[in-house]
Amino acid sequence: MATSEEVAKLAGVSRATVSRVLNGSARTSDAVRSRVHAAMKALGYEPDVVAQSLVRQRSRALALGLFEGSGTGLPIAHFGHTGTYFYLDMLKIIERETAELGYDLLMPSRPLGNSPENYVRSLQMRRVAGTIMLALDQSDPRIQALLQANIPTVFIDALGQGSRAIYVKSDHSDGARQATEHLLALGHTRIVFMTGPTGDLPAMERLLGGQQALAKAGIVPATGLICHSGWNTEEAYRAAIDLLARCRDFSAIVTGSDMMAMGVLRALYEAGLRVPQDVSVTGFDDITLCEYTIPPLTTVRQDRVAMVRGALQRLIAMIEEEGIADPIIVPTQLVVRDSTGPVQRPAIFT
Amino acid sequence: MATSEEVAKLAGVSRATVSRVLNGSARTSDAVRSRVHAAMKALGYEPDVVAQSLVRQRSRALALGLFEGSGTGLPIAHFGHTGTYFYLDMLKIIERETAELGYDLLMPSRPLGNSPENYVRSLQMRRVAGTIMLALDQSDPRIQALLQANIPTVFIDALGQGSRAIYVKSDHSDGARQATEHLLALGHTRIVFMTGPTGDLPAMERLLGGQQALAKAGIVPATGLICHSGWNTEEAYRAAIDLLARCRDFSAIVTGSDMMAMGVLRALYEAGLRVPQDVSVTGFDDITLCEYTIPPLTTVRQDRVAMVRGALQRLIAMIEEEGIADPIIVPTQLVVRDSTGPVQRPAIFT
DNA sequence: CTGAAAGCGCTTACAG
DNA sequence: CTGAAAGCGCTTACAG
Repeated sequence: MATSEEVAKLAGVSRATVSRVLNGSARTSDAVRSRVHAAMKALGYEPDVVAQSLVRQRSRALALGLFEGSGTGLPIAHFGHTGTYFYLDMLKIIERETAELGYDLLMPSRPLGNSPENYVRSLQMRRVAGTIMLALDQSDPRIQALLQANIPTVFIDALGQGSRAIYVKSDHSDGARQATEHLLALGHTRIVFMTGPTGDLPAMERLLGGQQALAKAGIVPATGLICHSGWNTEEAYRAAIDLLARCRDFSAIVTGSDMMAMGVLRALYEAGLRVPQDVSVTGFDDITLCEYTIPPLTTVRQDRVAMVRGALQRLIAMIEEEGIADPIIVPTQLVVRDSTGPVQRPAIFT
Repeated sequence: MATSEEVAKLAGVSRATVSRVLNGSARTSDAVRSRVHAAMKALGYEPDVVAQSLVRQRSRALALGLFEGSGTGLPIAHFGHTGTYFYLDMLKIIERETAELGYDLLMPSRPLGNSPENYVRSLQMRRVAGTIMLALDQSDPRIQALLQANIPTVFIDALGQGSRAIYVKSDHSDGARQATEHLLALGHTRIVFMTGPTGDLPAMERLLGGQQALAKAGIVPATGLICHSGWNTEEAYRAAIDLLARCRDFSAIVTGSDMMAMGVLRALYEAGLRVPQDVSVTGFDDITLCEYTIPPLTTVRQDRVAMVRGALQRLIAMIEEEGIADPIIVPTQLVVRDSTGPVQRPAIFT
């Protein structure tokens, strides 16, 4: 593994010049430049990323964090729980786009003591250029710590703004509004809302969007038709079982996510209810699986690529100190498949 | 952000001593040690990870790679394609376990020129301590490059052994054997094998395991009953459609993965065939979703935690130069749910 | 047990 | 345009 010193020697120049050629930071004569390039190629030279990070006091890496109520703070720690398959899609895009921008993605090992301060310090000590937070729980104390720490940070699906922090999110409430209006147009009036944990921004906004659509249609939102669940399939399945035991006076269920909808679909199936003939169901996210559920799921698409690109653009701008821009609210769009249909009877169960 | 220099000054010792106390590398007097600790606490000192990596010529980070036939080499790049939800589970566990061991997880940005040599060099220049390769395509040239490069490497689900490389994998063929014998015990004899890309080790081994079980039962494996598909739901769905158009003389389908099974389930549903009354279906992996498919899926469980722990144990041993151990073959286990049942008629379709 | 010194591989003012 | 020198924040022989 050749060093810049060896390149310099071979090219007959100083290490400073090698560095300049490498970084194109300063004007160098054509002759010198090509000599250096030749030497680099001959030696198979590649700069030592660690040394660069040390002297520049900044690495070319972005830290990735995923917050969950659980507070483990471990990025992917909860992804197995089906609740977060959507964020997997996000992760995939984040990985691709950051690589394209020439940044590494770093998932730091958690330091001793899980305090927000320690979290921030560990990021600082790794000299990360910036941080991407796929945040769920709005009350996570690390959000505040990050805001104050002045590390360039972009939050996805959580609110957070500071001198070096901004957020990006989907237009959740509009998406839920679209789904609800779609059902209203099909004649549904008794609509259940199965919401994710309302401490999470997306859950709260989706719930509100749906309720507003109802209100706009002159329907008094019935609290009895709101039921709570975790984000994952398991909990939604159980919530649906409970719901069916408690009340059957509805013809549609708006769920907080596709994975939740899958649990609902299964509970309905077990109860002998047909979708959409007996009950219409909508999801949220539009994960790939939606096309293969039985029946294929009507849902709200989130534009993951736009979210990630927007987030990264904002983040890089903050890193490069080009100043802070506005938050980004990415539009959402209803995708109609086969899990929704016209209401058959005003109230099918009684 | 305090440096070791400031800690040294406050404690009235040299930086060398601070370093010794920090790393517990050498004997220090109790008095000095507690003075240094006090100073560190007072200053909120945390060592600069980058500087440590430079001087030690090694960082405390593990690179993560996921190979795919596509050759992009980007870790999570293909995860959105439903084929790899299983590896998401793996990723989650890897993240947790590496964090517990005090290692960061690094997904390096791809360097200019996608050659295997460049890939290896980029890992070297990042001074990663080791590399975890969630590898699918056995023919990926980077496997060879890694083998020669002498970077401690553990392959998961791909073969690779060298002076500093080893592999860990599930007992795929035994899992497929269990699934097939389960079907044989239920009276099935006309069994379709829908395999993933046979260039991938898991696909090949699973296919072979199933065929061997058949042979052992005295059934001549019919090549007409083998059909090929990609790992994901979409391709399996299409493969199943094709299969049904071509041949209906079977009573069970052994698929290469749970996500594939979901596509098959859907194709069967559309064709008006009931599972398991008309056709039995098995998956492989046992992802969480298996409990919520319609019907819940009989599958083969892979012990992800054992795989990851084993892989990490081997990797750390190579990093610490404790020598190389044997590969690990993790046992698999059949999980019977509702997608398999007794054959109704010897050959239900004719 | 502890300190002074050298060094990890780079970059960046400062001169020229 | 280019080089000599200092320095990023640590660790580790080498003495004592």
